[in-house]
Amino acid sequence: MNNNYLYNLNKYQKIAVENTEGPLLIVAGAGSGKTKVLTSRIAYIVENKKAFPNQILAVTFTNKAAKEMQNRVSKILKKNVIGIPWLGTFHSISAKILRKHAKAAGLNFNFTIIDQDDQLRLIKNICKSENIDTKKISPNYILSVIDKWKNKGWYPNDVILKKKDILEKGFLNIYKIYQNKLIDLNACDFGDLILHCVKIFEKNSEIAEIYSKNFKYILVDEYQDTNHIQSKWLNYLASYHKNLCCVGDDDQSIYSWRGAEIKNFLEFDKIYKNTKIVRLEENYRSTQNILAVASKLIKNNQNRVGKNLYTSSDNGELINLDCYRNGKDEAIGVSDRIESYKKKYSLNSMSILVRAIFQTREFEERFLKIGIPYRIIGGIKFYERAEIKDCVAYLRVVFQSKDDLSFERIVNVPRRSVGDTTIKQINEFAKKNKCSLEVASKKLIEKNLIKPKTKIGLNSLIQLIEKWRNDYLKKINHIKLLQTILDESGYSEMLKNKKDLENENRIENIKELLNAMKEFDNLESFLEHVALATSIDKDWEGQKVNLMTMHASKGLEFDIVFLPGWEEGLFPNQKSIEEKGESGLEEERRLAYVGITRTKKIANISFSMNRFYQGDWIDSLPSRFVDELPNDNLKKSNLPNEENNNDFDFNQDVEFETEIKSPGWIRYQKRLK
DNA sequence: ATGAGCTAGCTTTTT
DNA sequence: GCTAGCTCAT
Repeated sequence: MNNNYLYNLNKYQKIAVENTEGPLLIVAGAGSGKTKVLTSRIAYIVENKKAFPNQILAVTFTNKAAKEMQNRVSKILKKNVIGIPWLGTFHSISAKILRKHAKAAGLNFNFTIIDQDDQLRLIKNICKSENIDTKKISPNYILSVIDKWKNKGWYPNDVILKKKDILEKGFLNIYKIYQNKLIDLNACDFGDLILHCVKIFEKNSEIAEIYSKNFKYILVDEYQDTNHIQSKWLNYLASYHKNLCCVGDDDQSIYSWRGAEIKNFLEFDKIYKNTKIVRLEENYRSTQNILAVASKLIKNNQNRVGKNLYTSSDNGELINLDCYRNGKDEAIGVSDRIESYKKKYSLNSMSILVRAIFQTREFEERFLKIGIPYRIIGGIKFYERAEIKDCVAYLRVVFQSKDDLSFERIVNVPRRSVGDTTIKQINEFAKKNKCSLEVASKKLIEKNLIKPKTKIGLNSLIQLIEKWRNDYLKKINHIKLLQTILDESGYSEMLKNKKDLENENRIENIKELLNAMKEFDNLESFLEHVALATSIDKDWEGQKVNLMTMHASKGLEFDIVFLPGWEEGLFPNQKSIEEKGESGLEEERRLAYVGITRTKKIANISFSMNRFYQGDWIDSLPSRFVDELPNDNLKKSNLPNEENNNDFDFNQDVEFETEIKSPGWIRYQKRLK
């Protein structure tokens, strides 16, 4: 038997792995090897035949984390096990359960999963028909309230309103219409995936029993980020065997804006009797200096359990704290540092972590200029690009004829002379006759109620959809299907005819999509993936600097980390403080903690005095977090209000010099020749 | 029905 | 500085 993985664990990790029975809470500090513990625990359960792989439920928050865990488990178990079938995100596992019991939620098994974009379009449509002025009340706000209700586990009829919530009272009606509309469309939003499951478990104890009896062992990653409905979901699934193991770190709770309730974590032992608690406090990632800075910073939070991270590694280098004149200089400074680190470290092991994704732009421009390769993780999601959504919409219309949202999306793309008036007409007919937009269009054409020019366009689309559906039934492969659709719909031609850079990009993206489709056996599994995935897996091949938000960096680690833009208003973010006050500030501080603790070797924190933001130059102050860092562990340069505050002009010369001398700049000059 | 031209609001974080 | 969404002319 392959038991090596057990010897590589420390005393507490081993306890966490081997204590399989009963509720267990693992308080795991940053870099304490929690993924290792989780994967070893799964391996331990399987190897000791405590359960079959399909009797283990392992839940993560992101697809990335799920994939990582799947890989690591397979590695330990080698050939013995292909994978853990119930390892996935809350959303993907819920979708899997819901497909099997869709009827119990009033849905068909082939329901569509809609994203925020579609949600918003639906809300806007409802606002229009209910005569709600979207200028006075933002649809986004309505959506956030509905999401909040769903996170609390409320269907429209369950919503409890306080007297002072006058605005929300109006939203309740929208929620009702919205929810009915989703059922008519045979669709779910993200919140529904989990909510429907919980409601099904609640109303059908026999269904809940199937799963709770099956899942002998349940493991949950990032437990501090679960919300109310997710904790309820877990509660149902763990109710029979009660072998629930949750791993989390209260200091890394950064998703309260998405409804995460830290109290799930803090009160775990109150909900689950006889909970064992294991603390993992030995850090295997960072140097003493980095841990000291991170620990000192997070101590400023009142609301936390408190822990003492320690490491046996050496002091390492001091944390660089740099001040720049403006964002552009900051990008130059960072790229210069990258050039010098490059001699010893690979670009892949360097990362720039920002508060908001727009901050990456300045760095991109600089990197393009001097030729440093980079990749952006997160950001504009691949599957949210218009051309990709168009492709998916076409496929969905073929796959699920009730998918009106997709139909509406593609009915006039490319142009078929079907404008707003016609779409409105189709919608009204569909509403009156309780049918899908596609059927309504067909009937309207038959009745000759559509203007000649529009009729030709609309009719050709309807014919094509039927043809494609026929192709699909004949088991044409899904990649071929999309290619056929793109050609026959005129979509390809539309892109080819407009010869600008943007369109070439679009064509590239579609090629990438077709390529990504190869990984899936059929249309069905591809569409499921698309609904729940956000990005195509970025190639980690090649040497590139990584740019991403601090949120996206959770769970990752890098030798060199840059943390730019530590300025009041940007970080901590003004809106966060305005909306949530002190608790918002503490969450920002936890985010800073997450950022710093991604670092293995060298951390570089920086801020700039001046920044171009929303079309204006704004002066900025160093973040209050900068003052909270311990001086002993810092190496400062160019800080304001110190000896060098009078050589501003001199500094300008220095910046100029360094720019000319930077290796990237020289390379850039060479390329120009 | 469609494209050009203008304005207001915007950027926090994501399954 | 940018873009989604609106108005207006074709």
